[in-house]
Amino acid sequence: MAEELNVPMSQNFIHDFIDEDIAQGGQYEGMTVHTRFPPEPNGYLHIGHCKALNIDFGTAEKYGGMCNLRMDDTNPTKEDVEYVEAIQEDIHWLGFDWDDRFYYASDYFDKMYEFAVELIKKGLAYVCELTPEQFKEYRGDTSTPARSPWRDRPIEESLDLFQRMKNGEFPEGKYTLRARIDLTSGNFNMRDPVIYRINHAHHHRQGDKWCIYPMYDFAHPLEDALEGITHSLCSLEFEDHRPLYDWVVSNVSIPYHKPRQIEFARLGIDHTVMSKRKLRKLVEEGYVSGWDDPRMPTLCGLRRRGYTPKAIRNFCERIGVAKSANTIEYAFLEYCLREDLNETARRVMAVLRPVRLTITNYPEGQSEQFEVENNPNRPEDGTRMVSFSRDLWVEAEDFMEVPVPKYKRLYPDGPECRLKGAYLIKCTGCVKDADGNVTEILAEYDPDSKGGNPADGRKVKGATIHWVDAATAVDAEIRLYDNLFDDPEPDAAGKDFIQCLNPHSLEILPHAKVEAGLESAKPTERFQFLRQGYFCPDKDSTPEHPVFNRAVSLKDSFKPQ
RNA sequence: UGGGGUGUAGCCAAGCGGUAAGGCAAGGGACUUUGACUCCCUGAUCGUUGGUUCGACUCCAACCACCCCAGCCA
Repeated sequence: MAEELNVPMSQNFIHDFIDEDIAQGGQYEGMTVHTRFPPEPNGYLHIGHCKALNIDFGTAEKYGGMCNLRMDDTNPTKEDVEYVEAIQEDIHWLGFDWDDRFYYASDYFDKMYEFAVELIKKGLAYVCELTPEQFKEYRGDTSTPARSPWRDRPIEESLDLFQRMKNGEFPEGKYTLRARIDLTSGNFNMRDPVIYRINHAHHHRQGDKWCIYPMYDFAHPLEDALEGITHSLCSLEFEDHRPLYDWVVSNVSIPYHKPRQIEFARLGIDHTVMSKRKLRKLVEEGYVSGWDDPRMPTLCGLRRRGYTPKAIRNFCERIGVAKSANTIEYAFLEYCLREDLNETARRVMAVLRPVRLTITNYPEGQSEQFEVENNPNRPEDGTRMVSFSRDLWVEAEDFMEVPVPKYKRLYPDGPECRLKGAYLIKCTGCVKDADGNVTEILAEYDPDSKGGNPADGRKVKGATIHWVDAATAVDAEIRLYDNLFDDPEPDAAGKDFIQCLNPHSLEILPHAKVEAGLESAKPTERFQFLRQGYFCPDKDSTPEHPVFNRAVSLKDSFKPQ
């Protein structure tokens, strides 16, 4: 459920506008700031929505106001209940809460119908019977005004036709209801826009009650006004719609003053597919395992990959709110995650690409336990016991038969290294198979360095290495996820975006070795495999076959030279 | 060549006439039982050109670039 994340919102240009509104009084006199988050339930929420969520809920909170959650379900052919449930779950996961202010645009259909009738009666709307093709042709262009042969249809006639449209007497496309505004406007949204269309579709919530549905431009301002929204925050592409938004609220007898629409730039992240249409294609055509595939930028995908609500929220807050188009580097999202995980994730040893390490001077058959802290940054997280013996697993990359410059891990006659929490060792050589592959690393330990502390207090030149006792290690599968999408401009290359998907977005390491105990880790737990990155158990992990997904790798792995 | 927007370092982003905040990335250094973390140090004259002013990123003009809009989608 909603956890307390405490991510305060800093001042941005939207707040400047609101401050002005409050200072001027007028229609906002005595009002508390009221916003709304209005997703269309036709897909899952992705990180781009989180920016909007943060702005909508964050702004309301900053002003001690409220934010409604509203399903903008005015187009039945694209929407489904599966999505409304998933949307609510994801928002709660992020820690935002709408209390009892959960609404459906479709619940206002009766009222919207009445408002439409009112417009007709005022001579501000009329039933048009242009075919879609004619409609397009009559719309005009930048230098030609639109033509609308039906805009002077008698009010009584429009009233009658509109009612019959509602009654289902006509096929789709036969008639539309249009607002009578301005056929010469440079803003095409004002050239007598369609505000109601016939659609004989089953609505996920209203069933077959309606066969005419209001268009976004007519419905949205009414929804906002009806709910008492003071500030309707949306993305930049609706700037052109604002005049129409204002026209609707001011020409209808709505028992409320006008909500104000303010637009901001939507979020863009490099190498990340953010289009709902494309994400749906990936899911529906089976390119990913589902909306929650860890490679997806969806909230459920990020969650499964190991992202935390706090990291995502911090990210959304820090990128700022402005009107200029922006593309945030993915590295910034990862920074926000590392920051949170570094504080909260349990440290645990694991090797992703295991190679045997034998401590040749350690007695065969002997074993001992060492106490290791769970998180050096948080002593209160306690310690755990890890077993140690002559035969261990270490990371393949922690050994180089011929070291590159500045390499300070294991290599024959190399520097003394520390096995984290156990002993100091020196590499003495390795064993190779017929093909020349290293199958075993050999080393000798210093018995007087228990816990990794040399008796004489000497400095250790080599690095600290993570390891797992071969006798107690648990076999696990590690999945390394990379960005799903890798081409910033697929269309320019003349390729379908599917052809641009990063083929290396998923790498499975089936033979990893992890510390005993991790096989029962829960999907809500997050670990840092020392120097390997941050991991989270997958939802289909079992005690017999633990599976871990990587949230993000650590910043600096060793770079030779 | 219509309408609506935007242009400050590689990426975000403050600035609201008084002489360019901050974060990420990058590079250098210190520290370290994670080559992580942490800690230091390093970068811009503000799309261009004119103008107003003692003084402009901030005001004015022109120009340039990029984004959005011609669904009976949202």
